[in-house]
Order: sequence, then C-alpha cells, then structure tokens
Amino acid sequence: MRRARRPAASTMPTLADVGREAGVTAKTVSRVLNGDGPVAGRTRERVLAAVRRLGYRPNLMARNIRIGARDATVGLVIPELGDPFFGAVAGGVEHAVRARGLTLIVGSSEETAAREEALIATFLNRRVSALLIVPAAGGDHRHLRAERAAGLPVVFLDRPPARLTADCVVSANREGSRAGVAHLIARGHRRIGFVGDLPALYTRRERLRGYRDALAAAGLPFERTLVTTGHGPEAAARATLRLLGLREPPTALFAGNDLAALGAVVALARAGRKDVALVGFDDPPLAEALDPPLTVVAQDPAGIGGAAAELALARLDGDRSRARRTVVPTRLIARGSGELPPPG
Amino acid sequence: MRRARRPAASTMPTLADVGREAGVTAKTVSRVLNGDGPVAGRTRERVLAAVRRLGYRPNLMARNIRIGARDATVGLVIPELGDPFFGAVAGGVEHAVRARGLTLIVGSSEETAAREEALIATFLNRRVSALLIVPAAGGDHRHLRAERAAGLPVVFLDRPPARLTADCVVSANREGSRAGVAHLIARGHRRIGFVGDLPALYTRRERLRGYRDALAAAGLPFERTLVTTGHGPEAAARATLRLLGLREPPTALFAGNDLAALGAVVALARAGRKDVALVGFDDPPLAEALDPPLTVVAQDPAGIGGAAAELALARLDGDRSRARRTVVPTRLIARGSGELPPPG
DNA sequence: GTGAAAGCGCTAACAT
DNA sequence: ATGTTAGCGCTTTCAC
Repeated sequence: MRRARRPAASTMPTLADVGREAGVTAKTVSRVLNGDGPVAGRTRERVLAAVRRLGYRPNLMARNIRIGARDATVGLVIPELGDPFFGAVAGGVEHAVRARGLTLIVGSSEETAAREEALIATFLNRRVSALLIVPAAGGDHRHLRAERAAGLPVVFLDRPPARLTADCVVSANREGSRAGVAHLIARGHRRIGFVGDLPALYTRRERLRGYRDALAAAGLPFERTLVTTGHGPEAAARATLRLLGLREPPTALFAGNDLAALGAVVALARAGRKDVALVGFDDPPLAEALDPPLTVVAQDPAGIGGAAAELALARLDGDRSRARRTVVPTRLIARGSGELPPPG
Repeated sequence: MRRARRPAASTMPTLADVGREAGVTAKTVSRVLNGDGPVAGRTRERVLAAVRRLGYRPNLMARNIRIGARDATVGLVIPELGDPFFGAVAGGVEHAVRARGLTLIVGSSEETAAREEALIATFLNRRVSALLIVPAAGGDHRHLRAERAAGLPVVFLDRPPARLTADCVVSANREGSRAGVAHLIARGHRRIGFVGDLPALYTRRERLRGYRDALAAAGLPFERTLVTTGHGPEAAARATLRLLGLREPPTALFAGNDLAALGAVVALARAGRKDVALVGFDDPPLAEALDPPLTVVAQDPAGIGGAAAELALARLDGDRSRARRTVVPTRLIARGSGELPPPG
C-alpha cells in the first residue's frame, strides 16, 4: 500500500517499469538514458519508445544518492528576493549557475540572522554543491568552517562574513562613495550632507568611510551633524528635511543607497528646493528621467552575483587557493543633479 | 574506494556513523532525530551529542527517496529573475512557499520557449512538489497535462498557458488599462497614444484591449496610427517621438509597461514637452519623484506571486476543484502626470 | 526501548 | 550486448 496523499509520487514510473515495458532490465534502460555501456540499436529504440509511452522521468534524487554526488544546485541566501537590487544580484547568480547546468535555489533571510541560519541549514541538508550568502547583520558564520574545510564552496556577497575567513564579493563601496562626494566637492560644495541607512549595515559604514575620505582629501572638516541615519525612503525624506533646516545647511547631499536617494529626491521636490545638489548610490531605472536627472554611483548587482557564482564554480573545479575578496567596481554616472554649484 | 572529486560528499557522516559513535543503530538515531518511536532519555542524549560531535546533517535526498515523497521544493520558471517586476513576483512566491516549509527553486527562461521547456524538465526530474510558470511566448504546454492529471499542481502566472487548461493568476490588465485611459479621457483628452510592447506578449494585447474599451466607452474612434509597438525604453522613446511628430499628434500617452513609461518620460523630457499627459502601467520606485510625478496603473507583482503560490499549495492540500483563473486587481495612482488637460 | 532486515530508485562492478 | 548483485542513506516493518 502506498500512501494516498502523494498520488503524483506513487504513480511515477521507475526504471524497472520502463524495463518491463521494453522487455529489458532496469540497468539497460539506465544505459540507454545515460549513454554509458553499449546498447544494441534495436534495444535502444524499444527502450526509448517505452520511456515516451510511460512518460518516464529519471528521479534525480535517487540518482544523486547512488552516485554519491552532491545535489546539482547552488543555494543562495539573500535578504529579500523582491528587492530590485538583490533581485538583480540573484539574476546574475542564476545566469552563471545555469550556464554550468546547475539549478538555483533561493531563500530570503529578511535581514534576520535566525532566518539566514535556518536557510543555510536547509540548503546544507539538501547537499547543495555551493552556498552563496548575503549575510544579515548580527550573524556568526563560524559554523561554516567545517563545511568549507570539507570542500564546500561558500561565497559571501555584497557584505563580508562575520568571524570567518571565506571568499567574498563586494562593491567598491568606499571608493565609489569617495568618487561621488569628490564629484560634489569639485563643483565647489563644502558642506555636504550624508543621507545614510542604519549603521549596522556594512555598506553604510563603508560608504560613510568613502565620504570621509573625500572630505579629508579636500581638506574639509567632518561634521557629525551632517550625517544622518535611517532606513527607507520616509526616514531619508525626514533626514533630508532636517539637514535643510540646520542653521548652516548643506548645499549638497550624498544619498547612501537607492531608497535614501528616493527619499531625498522626494523631500527636495516637496520643499521646492531645486538649488540643492544630489548624488545617489545605486542606479534605479527612472534615475535618468528625473528633473534634473539623478547623478549616481552605479553598482553592478548582476556583476556581483555573477562574480560570486563564478568564484564558487572555480572552487567546485578544484581551485584550492586561499580565500579571496573580489571588489566589483562602481561607476560614477554624471547626469545633472550633481552639477549644481553651491549658491553664492 | 570513494571518488576523489567530491570530497565534501564522501566525508559527510551518515546515520550509521552517528549510531556507531553513540553505540546504537542507525534506526535509533533516526528515531531521535525524527521523534517518532520511543527512545530512552539517556540514549537520546548520547545520540544528540554524537550528532553534534560529527556535525551530522540528514540527507534530504535519501530521506525523500525512501518515503516516496516528492521533493519539498516549488519550481518557478520566470523570464528574468533580475527584472524588477519578475523579481518581485518571485519574492511573493518565495514568501508563501517558505511559510509552508517548502524551498523555492528558480530558473530564467529569457522569454524563450526552449529554455522554458528545459527548466520545466529539470524541475520535473527533481520531483518538485509544485510548478509555477510565467510562460514565454510561443510555447506549448500540452505536455503538462499528464503531470496535472497525476496530481502535480501547475499554476501559470502573469500570462495564461498555451493549449492547456490549468490554474492561472494574472493582473487585471484589461480593466487596469481601461481605467488608466479613462482617466485621461476624463481630463478631456480625445487623442491618446498607446506606447506598447511587442504584440506577441499577452499583457500587451490585453492592455491594448483595455485601451480600446475606454475609447469605445467614450465614443472615441480607434486609430491605428496612435498605436505603437516596440520592446524596451529606447524603442518606446522612438515611438513616443514618432507619435508627437504626427500631423495630428496625441495630447496624451498611455504607456503599456514600466519600460515603455521610462522611454516615454525620457523622450518627453528631451523634447521639452511638458504639455503631454502620461499614464503608465506598473509602478517603478522613482515614479513619485518624477516631475510631474507619474500617474500609473500599479500592479501587485508580489501579490501575483503570492496568489499563485497559495493556489498551488491549496492544490497540494487536496483541492481538486476545476482549474480557475485568479485576477489580481490593479490600482490607479493619480500623481499628476495624467492630470494635464489637453491644450486649447 | 532497540535492533535487523528489507527496500525506495537508481547505478557501479562484476558477471555472462 | 545484456543481466545480476550489491549498496548509496535513509525509513518501514517486524522482531525482540
């Protein structure tokens, strides 16, 4: 008796079923389908006919079990698949992985270390061939040491691992940010506001470093009052208004990510302030359609995903060199919003 | 001798290894881990200790094989994971699926029927528990009849299946489009251009129908010269310029998707035409930051993904009612770009 | 409360 | 050129 809840599973024909239908053994069918041992032309035909007749589909799980291989999948843990940035990262991973005949399995951690750990555990139990992780803040990846030692490729994306040495692919956050702020300084701005995300995020910290680098390089003072903190466009909009309300307000703003830029643009528009220069990090689709068009430090999310996947695939091919950090360049796209000189 | 190419696989401890370490049988370990049969408290402790010591991870593939269950995964075939719209759809699927303890596996068809078929075959071979498909144009889904008959939940998203009756979740394309165009007509526009994608796409055809519905309801004539065709923002920009160059140009535009809207906005800005009203389909992040803010017919991509996943899960729970079509509502968000009255 | 044997669907290693 | 046997890691069945 087979259980009733899984009709699709119990109805599926097996190799033996096909063999019976074709008048041969399961092994012969296996040979035909995997093209190893020799098979007579006529047998081959009969087998293929039986396969079609029964709608046979090889069971990959059973196959993997037998040949002792890991599952032909790559696991990706990402904060949120629906986020445009991370969606693009996932797309980059998917292309690289599929080109290699592997399948992508994804889960969203929702920026939670607990969910991230649960997803990683699930993926490891599935025996994925490689693991790609955009780590949530507050996590601890020491438990992956053993897996790495056992030869499982583990690559971190967008943010470095915590308490673990492992491969890692990140944007040129600091340098990109520096270039964006330098762009504003070159237009004569001396008071530049930083509209940033929460300090727990690696990217915010790096981009703030780049901001300070640019100020330092120009001999400008760093002022804490010009640095704001907040997650999401509404927080960024409020932060922008607060900056504009300072006794000595900034004449230009640098937005630390796409949502911060959105908040800043909206706040400036609502306040009717066309005299404030703005440079954003990340290049959302409508940036060029804004008025003025938004100058940005563009990242390459698909590039990050692709590079991470390639690195994992190289490890899978036996690359045993020590853990390396790949930095994906950013690109300053001057469109107009950063060209504004300071008033006066 | 185990093969050398898969060190991670061959090193992994098995149930038997854990049993040996704890001085019990594999079966007892299995009992502890799955909590079925009775186990003595002390044995249990010893087993759990051994599990931790060896870093044991249950092999899900082997488990599934034995219990004859399908894999605890849902397969999703999507045109492009990196596309913001489809990324959001995938995010909606992922949330619903994860809440159920299932794992998402995704592949990009790149709008190609061949790739789509290959992905479907891979997923079926993996014995996914359900199949979600955004069908590429030009495909044929008759081959899925058998799978559906065998009880496999198959749900189509965003577009209906070809030559197959199956569950399907789509946006209210026609009605949304009608509402968007009616919005323009209500502002007095009588010549409205349609900036659309390629006719092979189901969504373009439906939205064009909605456009015609709105015209007909207002007693306005349908003019073929006002309807354009082209994929991507550049094509849309060219189409927009062509419409504006007509002897009797439209006073308003309706853009059939996000990229068409982007192209139209950019073209209007470049041409310095602030006098042309515009309504778009889809609600990209910066739409509200445009000048004027973009009026749109917003879709709910995550809602589409979620609804499709829920439908599949209900089927998995035994819902055997006949195939149904779920229509996810759209929402007209009036922001300004559609408020412009026709000149004169 | 625990173990031994059998078997899920498949393939490696040897027959024949 | 094909079949037999054994076994992958796990769970079911039945014995103790």
